[in-house]
Amino acid sequence: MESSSLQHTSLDLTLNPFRPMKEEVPKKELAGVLARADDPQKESIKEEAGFLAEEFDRISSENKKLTEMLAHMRENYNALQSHLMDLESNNSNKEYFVIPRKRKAERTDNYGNIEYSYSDDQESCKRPKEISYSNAKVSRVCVRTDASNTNLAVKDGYQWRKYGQKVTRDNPSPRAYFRCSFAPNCPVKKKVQRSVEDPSLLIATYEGEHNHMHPEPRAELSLGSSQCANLGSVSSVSSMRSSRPTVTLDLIQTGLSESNKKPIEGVEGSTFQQFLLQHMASSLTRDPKFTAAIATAISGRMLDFT
DNA sequence: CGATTTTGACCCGCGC
DNA sequence: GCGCGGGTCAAAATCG
Repeated sequence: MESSSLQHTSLDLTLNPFRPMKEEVPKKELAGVLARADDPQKESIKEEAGFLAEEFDRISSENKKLTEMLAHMRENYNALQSHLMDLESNNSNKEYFVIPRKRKAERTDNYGNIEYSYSDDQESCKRPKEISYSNAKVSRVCVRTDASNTNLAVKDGYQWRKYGQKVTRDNPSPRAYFRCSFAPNCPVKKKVQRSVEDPSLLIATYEGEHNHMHPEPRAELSLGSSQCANLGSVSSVSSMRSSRPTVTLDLIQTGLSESNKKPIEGVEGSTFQQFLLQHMASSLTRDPKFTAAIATAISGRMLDFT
């Protein structure tokens, strides 16, 4: 278990959210402002100081709330990590999604989810240009996204190259075909298509295993297995549920607080939902663009304040 | 200019 | 054998 990669739940910003602001610069500045305000000719400065003090209190309480939220998230993370360890130990001897490929055996269930019931017939896989799927792992990940967004990209940290798109008979939305382009000989393929029932749900089907390390190790699903650097980790996530291997991640950009309210669908057990939520949160904090945006927003507020 | 996406054509398995 | 449908190829277009 690569637990270290999961420990980064704090925001790695240049602005330290835990800095005791009341004790440092703001207090000195306020003292200076108030001293100057003793001058009867500077009533406006006094008013301004009062306003600033009020604003400072407000920001401080906001900061306190955020700190409490982070502490709460850490607690949840620890609980989920131990839960995950239990699951890992229980499932360590099981092999998931080792499915010989036979296309016609694929069908959809009532929820638009694909149910794999491949046979052992490997004779059907004779196309010379195709990869051998005899040992290919197949997993499926459902990602919630904006229904109006026509982009079929599912960001999982790997680098994908689209090589085809097709409208299938039982689904009006097109299915996109991707190949892993990070390593030249990587056999992994990915199919992405919107769910028939829920257009806001993207269903990504992965085939095969990566023959290289994860391009962004810090962004992967670190689930502690020996395969955490490849697609097997995704399979493991999916396979934690006994009957239907579905993981749904809520990636609608309504903020983490919103995700907390309605975080994940299709996964049994609130602790597991929280685990995925935690992972998403930690992935976001590792994203340089995300942290830069947060830093910009916070520093903007700080500049307004000074 | 190299990498990626788009998209029509083609290939191949399967059912009839 | 033929047609259908899913999957792939590859040239052209687009992007950064």
